[in-house]
Amino acid sequence: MNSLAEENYLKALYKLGGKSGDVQTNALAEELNTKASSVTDMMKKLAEKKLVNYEPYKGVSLSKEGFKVAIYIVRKHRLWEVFLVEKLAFKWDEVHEIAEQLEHIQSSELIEKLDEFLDFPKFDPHGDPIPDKDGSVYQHLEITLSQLEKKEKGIVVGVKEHSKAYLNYLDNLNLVLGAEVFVEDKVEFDSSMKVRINKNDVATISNQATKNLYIKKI
Amino acid sequence: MNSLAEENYLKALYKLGGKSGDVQTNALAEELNTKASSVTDMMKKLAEKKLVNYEPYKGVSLSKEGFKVAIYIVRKHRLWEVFLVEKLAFKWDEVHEIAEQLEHIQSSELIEKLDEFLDFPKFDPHGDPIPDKDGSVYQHLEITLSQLEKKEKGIVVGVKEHSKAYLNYLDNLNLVLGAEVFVEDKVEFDSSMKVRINKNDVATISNQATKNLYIKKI
DNA sequence: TGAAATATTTAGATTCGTCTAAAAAATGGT
DNA sequence: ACCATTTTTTAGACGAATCTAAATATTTCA
Ligand SMILES: [Mn+2]
Ligand SMILES: [Mn+2]
Ligand SMILES: [Mn+2]
Ligand SMILES: [Mn+2]
Repeated sequence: MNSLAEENYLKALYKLGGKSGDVQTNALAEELNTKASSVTDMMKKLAEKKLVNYEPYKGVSLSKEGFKVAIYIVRKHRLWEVFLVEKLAFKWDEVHEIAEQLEHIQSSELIEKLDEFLDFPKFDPHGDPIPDKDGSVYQHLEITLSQLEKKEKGIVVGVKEHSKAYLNYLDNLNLVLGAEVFVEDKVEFDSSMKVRINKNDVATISNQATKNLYIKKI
Repeated sequence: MNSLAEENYLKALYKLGGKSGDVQTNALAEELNTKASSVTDMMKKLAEKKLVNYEPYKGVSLSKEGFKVAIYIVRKHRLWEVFLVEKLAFKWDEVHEIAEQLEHIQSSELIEKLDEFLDFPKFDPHGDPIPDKDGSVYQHLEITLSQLEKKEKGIVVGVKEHSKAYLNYLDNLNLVLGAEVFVEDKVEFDSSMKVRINKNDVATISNQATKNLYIKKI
């Protein structure tokens, strides 16, 4: 089996590079709050185990096998998040840290049964797609709120950024999954938007916030 | 916080010595599948952290604080076992290894919510009492099946031994929690018993098996 | 009471994952 | 093409948790 550290590197590699993208040593170090030299060491080990394609100075990417491992960890993470929100009544801004731990529990029987218990959910509490057993993942095709034009309407279907601060902010605006948004106005100067939420109040939302919200246009 | 290894040592200390009993280095090494020298090292570290009372060559026991940590891990282990059996439909012989992992997840919020979700169970799937939030544990006062006399009757309330092999064996005999036992006969020679189970078949059960089954006499 | 057996601790090494500091390779501008 | 900056790797060390082998303490019992 892979160690906890190895799993976290693979997951970060997936987050930064996806299925095939090359990831730089420094980017990975940043993502994992570690040092570049540690990353180099680990890349050698993972290359040894055939989980990554690594050429010194050229960056690194997941191998087919490494991708499978990474996507399975993501599957576990997201299923546990659904459990925490749907069954244990956690808020969507409280579950990530706990899921970071639960995603490393080793038992495929457990995950299959959890999946069934949750009624085979397709998305996690942040709108992120849950990879299926074979590792297929639906990819967000949606645009972000920042891409909506004036007078256009949409439904909130996901968030890009998962920080507690951001999720809290959205909660306060009622910008939760399923909320309806209508662009009253776009401000040229700072790219902020005036958005009517659920046919009620209009809020002014910064570009920083609008570009992290996935929208399905309607 | 305490590391995974530290938590496992504390839990083993609780299992072997309970609230105050002195535990020997070798016994702990045996329980944890490690070497005596490793135990000595760890005892020094835990003594440093005031989690155990340790005097070289004299054995070791949990401190008040160490006991609290240990009992909390046991609480988590047993609550997760209830979850696995009650909600995910695992069998009682399949849950221990998974709970060994889940018991180390760090989040008191999680455990409180899990407890509530499970409706505050008092016993785990093996009949072991679940410590409450303040660390109080009901202690098995029950006798074992081996202590029942001829023609006495009782209800199965727990198991001492948790191996898959033993639990499977009990399953096959229908000797699950709540089953009624009636001692038809005791064999002097090897201390085995002939036991009628749920007013149906009579099975011959070895002393090895009867002394690991908790019974409430009726 | 004094071996002998048993239990425990110490000494020294190993693996994993990390770090800092220094060396080397790649990149980019003039 | 050269030098400066940035990026990456190497070298060497460290803490945690483990091990083996040797030393030491305790117990047992003839
Ligand atoms: Mn998450
Ligand atoms: Mn999520
Ligand atoms: Mn168990
Ligand atoms: Mn149990």
